[in-house]
Amino acid sequence: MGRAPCCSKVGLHRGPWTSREDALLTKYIQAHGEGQWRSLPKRAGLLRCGKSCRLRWMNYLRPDIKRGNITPDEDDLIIRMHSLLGNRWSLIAGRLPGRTDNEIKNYWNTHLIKKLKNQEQQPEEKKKKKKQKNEKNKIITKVPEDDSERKTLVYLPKAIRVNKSLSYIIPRSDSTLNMESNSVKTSQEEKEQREETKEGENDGFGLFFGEQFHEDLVNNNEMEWQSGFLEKLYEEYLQVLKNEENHEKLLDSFAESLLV
DNA sequence: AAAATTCGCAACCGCGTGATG
DNA sequence: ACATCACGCGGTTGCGAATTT
Repeated sequence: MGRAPCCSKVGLHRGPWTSREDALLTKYIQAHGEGQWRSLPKRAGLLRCGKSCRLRWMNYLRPDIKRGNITPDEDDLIIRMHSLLGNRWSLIAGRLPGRTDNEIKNYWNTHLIKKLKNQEQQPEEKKKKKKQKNEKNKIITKVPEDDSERKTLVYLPKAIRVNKSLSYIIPRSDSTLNMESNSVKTSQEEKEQREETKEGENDGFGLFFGEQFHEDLVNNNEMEWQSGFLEKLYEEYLQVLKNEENHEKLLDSFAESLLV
């Protein structure tokens, strides 16, 4: 037996949202803020379940959402973040201002998988041609027998729910809705929260990133540190891969440092 | 021009987790 | 310690649009 549905489906609308429903939801949230999703539909006069309202707002109606036209930079960022974090779409979305986890997930499944497959095939074809050329010229190059099987080790951690405290370690770019909401923290509050954690226990972040980088996260504006963040992530990642003996252990710590 | 197929994306679903009583 | 609630996440589905046959 599965878990009972989040709400009674009887009499509730399903499927595509109408513009009237969108207007009701937007108006309500602008007046009262996000949250209380379960009771929101009734209070907003909507015949939808709370889950559906939340999804519609998060993925479509929020005022800061960018739609379409994923730039090459974003494209690259998604690929690189995915190689580090696996299918943690919300975490990846947090690095792309105005993008939602659903959009990134869809983009990955429809565009990037194909793109990466094509990229995989191209070197294979090149390799074949090179091999043919070498055979022709009777030049022997030493290639491991199972070279074609050898793959870059990519750590794909299990899907873990992202702790809210992450918002100050890797602040969500879209966390500053221009409306009253209890869930929106000021940068000062974020800083204070970070200080508390720092005093309490090692948050794990220092394991891979120096204090200077930590300061950069707090002081710089997001777009500035975003590229630096990725570069440093990648450097650290490569370092870990070099450390054959401990790489799994280190990667676990690394993943934890991002999530806790 | 019409039918068949593929694509892209919004929406749904089930489950894990933290909070609360 | 346990049950329940509420929320958020990732996987999957369904349908309209676009493309191909």
